[in-house]
Amino acid sequence: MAKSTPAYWLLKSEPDAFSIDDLERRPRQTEMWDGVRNYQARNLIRDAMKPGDLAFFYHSSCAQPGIVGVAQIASAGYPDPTQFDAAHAHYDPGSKRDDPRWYAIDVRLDRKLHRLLALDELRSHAGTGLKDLRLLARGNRLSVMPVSPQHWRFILGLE
DNA sequence: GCCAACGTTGGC
DNA sequence: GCCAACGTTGGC
Repeated sequence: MAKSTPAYWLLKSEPDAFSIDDLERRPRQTEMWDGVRNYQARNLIRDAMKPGDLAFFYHSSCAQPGIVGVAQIASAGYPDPTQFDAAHAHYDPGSKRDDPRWYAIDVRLDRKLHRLLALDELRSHAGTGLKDLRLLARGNRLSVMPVSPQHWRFILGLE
């Protein structure tokens, strides 16, 4: 088998709940990415993400939405333990241990960007270098989404 | 706080 | 299987 090339992703997080600085302060700068409760995003975590993949860390629902850092996918997908925890906000009584509905992955900080790549700035390239970037699609609400290698390079070039 | 977009739920 | 109601997301 040929070694597979890394894939690229974008992960949204509300900084009030979990920010890039929170990730930086974690032991080994690594954190479980849990609480995803959307089937499209679940499928990506469970079936497509792999260790060594890279992801933009995006701050959403905040004063300055945009990309703030790069993270590395640090595990394969595994059943999200919070779905089985009745005391947890993300508890899902419909999920069974022998057939888990939701998945998590581990994420490790690669680096913070030197500056915020604001949503506004990304959007200003929507007609050119960032055409068809999922993040910029109308009504986009996915919290985990793929980024093409071309878009990945273009965005890093903005920094 | 508002509201558009969109996923999920549940009655039929 | 349809679709209205409802809940959530996320920018503004």
